[in-house]
Amino acid sequence: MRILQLHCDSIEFTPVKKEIEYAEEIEPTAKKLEEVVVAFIAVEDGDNSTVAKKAMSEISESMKKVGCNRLLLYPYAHLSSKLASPSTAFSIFKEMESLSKELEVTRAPFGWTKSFKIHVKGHPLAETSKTITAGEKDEITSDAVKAESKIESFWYIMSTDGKMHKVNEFDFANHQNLEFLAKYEASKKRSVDAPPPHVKLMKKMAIADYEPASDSGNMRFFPNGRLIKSLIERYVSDKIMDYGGMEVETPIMYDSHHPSMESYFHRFPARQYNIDSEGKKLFLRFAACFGQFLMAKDFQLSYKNLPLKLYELTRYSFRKEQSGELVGLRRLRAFTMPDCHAMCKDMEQAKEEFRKRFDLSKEVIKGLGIDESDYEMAIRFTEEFYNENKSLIEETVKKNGRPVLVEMWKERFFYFVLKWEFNFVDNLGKASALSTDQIDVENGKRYNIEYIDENNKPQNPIILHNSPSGAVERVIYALLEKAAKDIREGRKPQFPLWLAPSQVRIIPVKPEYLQYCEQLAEKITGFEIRVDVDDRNESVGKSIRDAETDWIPYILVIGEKEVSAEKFSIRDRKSGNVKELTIDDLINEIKEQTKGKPLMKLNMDRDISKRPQIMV
RNA sequence: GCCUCGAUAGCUCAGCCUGGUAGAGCGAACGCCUCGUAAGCGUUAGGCCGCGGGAUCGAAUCCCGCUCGAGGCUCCA
Repeated sequence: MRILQLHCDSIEFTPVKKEIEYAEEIEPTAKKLEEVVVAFIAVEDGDNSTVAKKAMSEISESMKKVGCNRLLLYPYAHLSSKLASPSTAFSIFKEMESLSKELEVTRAPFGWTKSFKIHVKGHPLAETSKTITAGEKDEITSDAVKAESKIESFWYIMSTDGKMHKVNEFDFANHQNLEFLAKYEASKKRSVDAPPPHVKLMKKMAIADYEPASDSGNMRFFPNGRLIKSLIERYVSDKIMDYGGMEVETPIMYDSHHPSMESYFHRFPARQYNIDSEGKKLFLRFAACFGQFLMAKDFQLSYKNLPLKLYELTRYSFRKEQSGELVGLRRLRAFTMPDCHAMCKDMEQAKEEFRKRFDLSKEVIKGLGIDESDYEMAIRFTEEFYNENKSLIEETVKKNGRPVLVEMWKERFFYFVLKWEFNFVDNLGKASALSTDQIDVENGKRYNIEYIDENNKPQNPIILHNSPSGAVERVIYALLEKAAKDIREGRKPQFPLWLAPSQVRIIPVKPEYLQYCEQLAEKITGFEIRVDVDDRNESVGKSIRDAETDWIPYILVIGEKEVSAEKFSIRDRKSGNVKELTIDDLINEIKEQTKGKPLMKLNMDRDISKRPQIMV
């Protein structure tokens, strides 16, 4: 049971509306009490009569100290995240009400939304909180949970000239998505009434689906989805390796009782999957940090080796997000995360690296087909870091080219002093982070990562945590949400050409041209272009339609004319035109548009009659 | 955790209010058509109406419970 106890001059509350089935039957009239102790109470799972008695005796004892005899029991759910069932809670409230003979006890109605006006006295004992359990072991609340509730954020918008504006004074006229982001982050307004449109598309395009036999948020990827994922993974990995990242692979599960993990969890409790195995308490990683830090600890490092960049594509990272937060590909419990850490010798080097990685992230996001207008940047830092590094922050915001949402903390609570993200804003105005980088001043020590400096002294590095793309699944979500927007606004949806599961479809007018189509497909395949053939004996109209609904970028219809001529009529999805090109022109055009992007083979049979129908 | 909604053919859904032989489109199989840039035609197969109970002569339909799923909310306590 959680109790927040306030000694008040007065409280006035009004039941507004019944909120749950168990709401008690009362006349919803306002009630005012003066000179009263108000106990806001959340009854938790496992609470019983003993707890009720204990709570009442503790409350009455403390009321004696402040010399007050009037008590209001006020049901208040927000104090706990593991509430008892309403029926249990209600009966415990009634029990508590009846327990005390000396006190004048009033109870606020249970199950109602209530408005209230409260005036709390200012003396030292006026405000206290208690956690009461049936006995045995009291719940261990980590420092982090306590601290997190105290953390206070100050929100601003920084314009590209480095000026900070209060959020409510900023003119969002040309920055609607930034306004969405600011509202989403700074306020608690997150309610929408429809599922995001990418969910339907991810099924319809046979990319991914829920797997009921697994846990929620663990998706299955069909051939199309697997291909798109592979391409994105390859692209991001290549970019990070160009930047200097060394790719490694580390375990997906770790011992919760390893000292570094214990220290980490104590400070940053997370929702992780736990597995008991042979007496060990293992957990599934929610980031690549663990494996990479433990690896870096075992390296012998000199300052000459820094910055040291380790990279891993985690397939998967696991986070046991609350079931209600999981939606399509936006937020998953198992996700694929490119994660690149850089161990830097000091803040100067960290800042230099930070700049490079910002540029890398911008480039990667662009390469993935996400435009500047699709995302908004947020940057977060401690006040101290801001005062000492104004120019770095202002320069970064300037590079972004558009105003940025700022969150500033008075004190450092997290392990980082600076963090930024690009937030994709979807069709419902919901924001989710893609690229991100952080400057971490704490984990070098926690994981005993050391390098030897110029003076032969061991030092802990500053660590940057960068994902240039964000979770790969989330990138697909962003692309699908963009496609949904195109559909809504009357444009043809499409994937970037390099990600299209099939880039070219060849359709014979009659079966007698099928063999020619196959030869042509063979030739195009030789240039590492994904091409397939509609070998079904369907009408041309039907085949075109099916190719269009598959978002195929180029459609070739082959008949008598083509078999004997050089030029082909090619339906180009992007321009919407049918144009006359030779096959070499087409190949050149595709190669030009997919330059610098990874190449992969078709992930389904070339003949579409051989493919299973994926009906989901 | 809590709330809401949902579960009928492989898929999307109708039927439920007002109880009386299980419906459509797509997809699949088979056949006809041999076709020039977004759906050619026909035939056939395919159902424990999520599970369990109740009331009823009779339940996909009404009542109760459960399971699973989706979405939303951490608002409610």
